Amino acid sequence: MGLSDMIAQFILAGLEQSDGAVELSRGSLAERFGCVPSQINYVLTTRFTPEHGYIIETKRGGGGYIRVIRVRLSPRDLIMHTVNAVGDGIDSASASALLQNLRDALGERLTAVIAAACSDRALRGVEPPERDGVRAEILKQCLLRAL
Amino acid sequence: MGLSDMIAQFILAGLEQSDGAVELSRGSLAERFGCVPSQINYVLTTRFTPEHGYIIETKRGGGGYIRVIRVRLSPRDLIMHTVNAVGDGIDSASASALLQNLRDALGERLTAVIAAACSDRALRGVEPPERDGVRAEILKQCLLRAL
DNA sequence: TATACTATGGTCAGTAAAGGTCAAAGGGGA
DNA sequence: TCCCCTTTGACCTTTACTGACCATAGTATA
Repeated sequence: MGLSDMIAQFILAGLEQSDGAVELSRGSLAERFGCVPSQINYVLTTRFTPEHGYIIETKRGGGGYIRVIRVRLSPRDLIMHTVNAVGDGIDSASASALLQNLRDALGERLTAVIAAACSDRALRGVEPPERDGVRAEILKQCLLRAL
Repeated sequence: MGLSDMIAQFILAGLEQSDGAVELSRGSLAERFGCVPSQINYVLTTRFTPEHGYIIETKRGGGGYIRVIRVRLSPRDLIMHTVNAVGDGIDSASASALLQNLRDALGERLTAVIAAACSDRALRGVEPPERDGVRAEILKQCLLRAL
């Protein structure tokens, strides 16, 4: 497991303990993991995005902080919200992030199946220019049926 | 026995030892067999396909990997038979018919979702000439994940 | 009050480390 | 010989991590 994954786990653990919201110090966290501060930003922007179901609030300057907040909606709202968030096109990474966020609402098996339907592997017969558009359509149709 | 067969055997042996799922490093494997990395892709795409009953998961970048998963479970034969029946392309009507046969094995909701993923509606962004090929790929990937 | 210092966090481009794709060349069997 | 399966290598994409430089907020001081 890479550094980024360990940092992400640490944050996740904090969220678990504190009911969905933690406040971090970028500098201290970086020091704890022996990396440069910007590594923390990397972890946040790749693993704690709105698509993953998180909100980030920060403040600079003296006494600055980074707050990570996990968003929780009802299963139905979550699915509807996701359908609306998909838009006309979605890349592979964003689709999996969205789907992971729906895991509880959809169940393990359904999530895996929809992820498979949206995977680049399944869509390798579609040329890249149109691939994200097709993926978006498949994802939306699946989610609507799962509702 | 050719190089590809030896590599395939090596992977098979790993699957045997680890209960149906192995994680490989493309670079290391290639080095071990003294071939170019893309040779590994060749082996995977010719011998560990959905038709053979395998799922491939990969991650690029630092700490990347290739995971080979052998599908197992009880309704396996029925589903594998279907996967093989799909072939390189399948029209909308045939896909629905195939899915209806699997209704008991998959359950109502899953069947509906996979049908949605394979629908012309979901694939309206794919031009008819290629549509059946894309549908076949989606269907196979979904069925393997549904096992 | 205005200015300067200090303490934070943010951005972005660059580097390295994987894996992916595809077309062309090679080789063995019918 | 011809065809199909193998093998190779050049080029591409994605992910991880780092460091230099930037922006902002609080605090001390002239």
